[in-house]
Amino acid sequence: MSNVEVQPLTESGTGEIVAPCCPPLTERPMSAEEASVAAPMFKALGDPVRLRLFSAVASHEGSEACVCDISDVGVSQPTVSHHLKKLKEAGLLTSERRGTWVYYRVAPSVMASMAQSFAAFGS
Amino acid sequence: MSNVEVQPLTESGTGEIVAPCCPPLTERPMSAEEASVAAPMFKALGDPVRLRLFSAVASHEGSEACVCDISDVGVSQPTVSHHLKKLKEAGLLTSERRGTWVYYRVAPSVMASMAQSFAAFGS
DNA sequence: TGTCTATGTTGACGTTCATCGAATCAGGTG
DNA sequence: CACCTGATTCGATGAACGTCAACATAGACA
Repeated sequence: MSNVEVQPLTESGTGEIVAPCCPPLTERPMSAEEASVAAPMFKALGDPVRLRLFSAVASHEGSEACVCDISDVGVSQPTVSHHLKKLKEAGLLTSERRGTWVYYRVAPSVMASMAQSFAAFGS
Repeated sequence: MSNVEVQPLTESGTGEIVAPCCPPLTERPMSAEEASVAAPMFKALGDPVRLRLFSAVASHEGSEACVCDISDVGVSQPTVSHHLKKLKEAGLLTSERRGTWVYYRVAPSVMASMAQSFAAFGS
């Protein structure tokens, strides 16, 4: 089981982003396929602990943080690891080991995609 | 039990938005209280059927639609009603009966709040 | 009044989830 | 080597969820 992670954005072979997964929510009714892609992202943020973990990573310097910096959310260490894995599987975070610590960072393309989902609401 | 619904945004008596429920996800780590308020909104959108229903309402003319216009999502009518109720409880939709039909519309302040959560990513 | 249509509600069923303790494993440091 | 950080696994439990069929309700219309 090599590093297999969900990639909610359609990317070309080179890793360049081609198009976000879904249009703005107000543009047109979402198709079943689009919804089945986008819903897991929202679902991943639908847990308070995961939302705090994600926010902790996103607000950390350089949009990355090691687990030791963000694991103070009131649940056990295996549970933290479990939630970080869920966020990774949803494509919202990526992880990288550097020396002793594992660093998590937000997946910027996904964030841009979600921002786009709620665009056209600030008008 | 009068129409009691979640109001994730703090509003003044006049209905003017004072402050969104939560800061941008990148601004600072979310507190437990903020997360417990914001997570249900994401959770409500974390189901494919609900996401499609919400998108159908949001993209409909005037940001409102009667159930008969959006209930073609492949599940039974009671299930549609159930999901619409969930979206209402999460504060994402409001409903109003006009004659025979019940119309749902998006709660604009909440949408603006979620858009703000993902702001500062386009920089 | 009765009947039809459009929705909401209820109860049930099976599934998924969040969480824990405890143990173990893997990689890195000293 | 011992020690640390973090991931993984296992079993277990209680809660929440998605779905449906059946029933109830509310308005429109005759």
